Amino acid sequence: MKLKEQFNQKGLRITKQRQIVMEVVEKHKGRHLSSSEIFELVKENYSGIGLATIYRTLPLLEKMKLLSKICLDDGCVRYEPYAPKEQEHHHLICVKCGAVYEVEADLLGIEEKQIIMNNHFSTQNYMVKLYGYCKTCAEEDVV
Amino acid sequence: MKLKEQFNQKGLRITKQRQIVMEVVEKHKGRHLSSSEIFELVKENYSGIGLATIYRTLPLLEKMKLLSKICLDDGCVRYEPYAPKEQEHHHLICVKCGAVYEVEADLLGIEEKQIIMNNHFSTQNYMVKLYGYCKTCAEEDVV
DNA sequence: TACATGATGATAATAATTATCAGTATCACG
DNA sequence: CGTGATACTGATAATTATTATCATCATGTA
Ligand SMILES: [Mn+2]
Ligand SMILES: [Mn+2]
Ligand SMILES: [Zn+2]
Ligand SMILES: [Zn+2]
Repeated sequence: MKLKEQFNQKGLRITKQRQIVMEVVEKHKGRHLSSSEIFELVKENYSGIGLATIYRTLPLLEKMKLLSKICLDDGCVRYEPYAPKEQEHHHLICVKCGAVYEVEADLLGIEEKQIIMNNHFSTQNYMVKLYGYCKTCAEEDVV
Repeated sequence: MKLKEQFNQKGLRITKQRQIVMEVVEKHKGRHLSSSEIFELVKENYSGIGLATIYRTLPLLEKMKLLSKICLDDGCVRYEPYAPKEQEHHHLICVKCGAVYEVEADLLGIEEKQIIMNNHFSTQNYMVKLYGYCKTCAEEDVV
C-alpha cells in the first residue's frame, strides 16, 4: 500500500500507536476531536499509550495529509480525517454556543476565489471558517 | 457620553486601567494584538498594571462591543478595535507563515449569505476567516 | 537475527489563561 | 465634599494545553 511507502521514504516508521490514532480519528469522521479526546479514545484500544505520543503523532499525520487540523477557538487544537479535494468542506462556527456546522466546499466559489486572488493568496488550498450566531443563539438574545 | 452610561447601568466602573487598555488597542488599529502584547504596551503608560487585569479587561471590553476578539490559531487570543458594521472586515491567514491580510466586508456577499442562510445561521453578525497559502509561501514549495 | 536509529512513555518545563484573596478605588448618596 | 458599599486591582497560586528531555524500546534493513 501507498501509506507504507509514504512513511518509509522519509525514514519514518509505522508503529502500532500511529495506526491506532489514525483509526480512531477516521472512525469518528464528522467530529472534530481534540488531542485529549483522541488520547482517551486511543486508550480504549491501546491503554499503554502516552499523551506525549499523541501530541507527537497528530502534527505528523497532519503533515502527511492523513489528518486535518482545525482550531475552533475553544482553547485547543482539533483534528478530523483529511478530506481529498472532492469532499472538501468548510465550517460554520457559532460564537456563542460553539456549535459547528459543515458546508460542502463546492458551495463556495467565485466570490471567495476573487477575494483570494485580489489578496495574493493561492487558490489551490484554502479553508473557510464562518463565525456567527446559529439560529437558536440568534433568537435567544437580540445580538 | 454614551460609554459612561453603558458602564454604569451594568454596575461597572470606569477605571484608569480600562481606559488605557482601550486607548492602546485603538492606537494600534490594523494590528491584532495578543493579551501579552497589550500588557506590554499598557505598561508604557501605566507601569503598575497587573497582567491579571489585562486578562479580566479584554473579555469585558469585548462583551461591551468595544473590542473584537480574533484567534489566528497561533496559540493565543488577539484583539482589535471593534469595527462598526460599515467598516467590518474579514481575515485571510497564511497557514504557513501566519501573515494576516484584511478584506473589506462588502467584498463578500451573496454566496456566503446563501450558505449562512442554508445552514440556519444569522446573517446579522458574522465574520469570515480564509486559510490558505500567501503568494510567497505558495511559491516556495509546491503545496 | 542483529543493530542503527527512529519512536515511545514518563515526566519536567513552558506558555496562556483562570482563580483566589486581601487591599484599593470608584461612585451613589447624604 | 466625606463616607461607605462594593466593584476592581495586583500579586500570586493554580489550571490547562502543549513542548522538551531522556532513558528505554521497537521497527525495518542488511
Ligand atoms: Mn469538519
Ligand atoms: Mn482585523
Ligand atoms: Zn449557537
Ligand atoms: Zn505565507
